[in-house]
Amino acid sequence: MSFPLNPAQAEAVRRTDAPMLVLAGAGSGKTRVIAAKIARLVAGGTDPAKIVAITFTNKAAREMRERAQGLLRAQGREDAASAVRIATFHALGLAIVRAEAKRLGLRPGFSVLDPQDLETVVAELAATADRSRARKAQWAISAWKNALVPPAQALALARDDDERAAAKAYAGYADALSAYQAVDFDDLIRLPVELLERDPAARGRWQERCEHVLVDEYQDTNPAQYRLFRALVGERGRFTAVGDDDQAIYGWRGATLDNLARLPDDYPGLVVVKLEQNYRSTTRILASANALIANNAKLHDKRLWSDRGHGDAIRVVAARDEEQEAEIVASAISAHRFEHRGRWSDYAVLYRGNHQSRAFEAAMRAQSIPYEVSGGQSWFERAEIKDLIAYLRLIANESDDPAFLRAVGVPRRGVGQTTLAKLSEAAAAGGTSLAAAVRDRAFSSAAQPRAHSELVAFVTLVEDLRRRAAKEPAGRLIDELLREIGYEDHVVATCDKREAEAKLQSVADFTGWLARKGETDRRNLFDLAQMIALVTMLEGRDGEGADAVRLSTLHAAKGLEFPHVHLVGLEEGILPHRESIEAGTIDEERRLMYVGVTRAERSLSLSFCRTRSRAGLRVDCQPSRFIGELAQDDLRWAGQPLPPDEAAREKAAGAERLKALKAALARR
DNA sequence: TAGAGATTAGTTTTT
DNA sequence: CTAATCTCTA
Repeated sequence: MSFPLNPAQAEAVRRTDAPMLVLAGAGSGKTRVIAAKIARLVAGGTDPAKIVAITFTNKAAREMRERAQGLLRAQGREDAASAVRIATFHALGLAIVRAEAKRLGLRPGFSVLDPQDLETVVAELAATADRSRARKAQWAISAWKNALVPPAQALALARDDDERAAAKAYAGYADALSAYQAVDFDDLIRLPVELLERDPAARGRWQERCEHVLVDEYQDTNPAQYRLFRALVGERGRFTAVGDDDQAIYGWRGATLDNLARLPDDYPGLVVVKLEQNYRSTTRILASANALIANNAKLHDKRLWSDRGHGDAIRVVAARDEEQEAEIVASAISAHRFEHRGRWSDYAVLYRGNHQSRAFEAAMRAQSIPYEVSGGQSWFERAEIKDLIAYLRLIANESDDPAFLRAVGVPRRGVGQTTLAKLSEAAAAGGTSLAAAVRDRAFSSAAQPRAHSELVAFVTLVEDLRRRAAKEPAGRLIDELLREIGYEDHVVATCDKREAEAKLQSVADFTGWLARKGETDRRNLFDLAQMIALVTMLEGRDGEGADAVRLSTLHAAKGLEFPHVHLVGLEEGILPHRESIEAGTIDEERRLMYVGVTRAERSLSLSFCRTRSRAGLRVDCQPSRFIGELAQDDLRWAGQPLPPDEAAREKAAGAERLKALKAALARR
């Protein structure tokens, strides 16, 4: 895109002296505007180190960095590109917590724990073995943290027994984190807010470094993020908030459109610019998107238009079940690509929930179509990588008991449940961490001399690596760690050949990544251990280079665009999701659909299933109400009704399965 | 203590 | 129907 900025875009870029809200419709070139504005600020004499651009995802941050880099290079300020701080909210929060660790009562090596690490902690505190209850409690605690509600006030806000249990666990949860010298994701926003709001000196320091703040996807900020933003921006209020209320899809995570609504009141000089020209989609796709979103109450009226021709009709396909749906979509993609001599990466399949990818992965494999699943498990989340990360965290932070418990069991070293239970007891009695209890000989087990000496060896190894971590390159330390614990032998011994190869490969990728990061960003092992938790979604699967069909959730697809989009599983209960129907938050589901529709550049296909198997049983489905809300004249129905004999057979098979299940239940 | 088999519960979205 | 836990034995 080298043509000039349109008048609205130019206006958004030009005004750098006032607080600004840019209402950027889908596909209206907002990344371009932000990058151009960064370049403009630099050209206008703003110190690049005092420009802060905040995104929600690592991917968005990287994309923005690349765009800004390109522009800065063109104006001969390549040096400025690396000085500008472009980060996610959480990465920025981490930077603040790191810099201010002492004032926040944290040691420099504190750990960042992801929700997975904390699930067991919450389960223990909530005194339940029931996973779904534990996760509910964890969920509630996270919601309170995002609303900046301290433990003492949570109980008053709890509305049911589950939430009351969570409120009781909340204080213990906070204590556990501080005992571990650890923070969770929510703390990365919450702690900076608390510090900046109570400590004028710290506030001044950070405001000094935030001469201009740009926020991407502003509509998805939650109350804590808004307060962090306000604290950084200060009275001066030099910022550019870019957002689109029609694309707010993170209400379930505490995001609130209040932040958008109140901006004119909080900053009376606010300049509002609307970007209404869409550079992405055909007018037919846009007409349907507009018709759909017209069903929502609107904060700001926008009229999206495009000059990209009206394009093909939107296809709607009714499939028998999810397998047939996947097969139809895969065949369609294959045929279309052949006919148009396109690339696989021109196609995307978008769905509501991660589990829906299964059928499509199977169909893609069956038809030898290369595909890439986004949002799914990146190598950071694989068990073997999490094992290594546990070692890193423990090396960086002796108090990280969850990391201790994970690392001590990999590879098996003759230390089992019984020994660890005794160790926990000793540590609790002495008020120390598990590692410290071993080191300080607070714990001894005459009955299990072998287990005990293994524990000591384990802790000694970790301490040795910790001593060296500040000076030596991270890559070398990891290699040594792997050798010391005999990791390769362990993998070979515990898995079959194929599996072992895959694991060793991903471990090699991981150590290679660490070594690279260590060199290019001059990160030592302590720094790396802290940032890893935030990077889980990024980097691992980076589809950019690969020519593959993209399978993605609607949430993960936001900000992306594809020539050809297949929106699948459009059924009542899925999109809109059942829970949203019950909670009465259909408009957010509609925005999710809107996001999906507006990802498409040239063609859009919609599909739904007449039946779907759930927990082994076949259930009937209704097409999503959202299909009926699109521009009906632009839809072309391609689904054939289910042949009667097949319908009957399906029904019989379903009844048979139900009977078998009931019989099995009766037997018990 | 550790691995292999049985049993059981479950389906939203993510930094 | 899967993917996790949980239980049992070597």
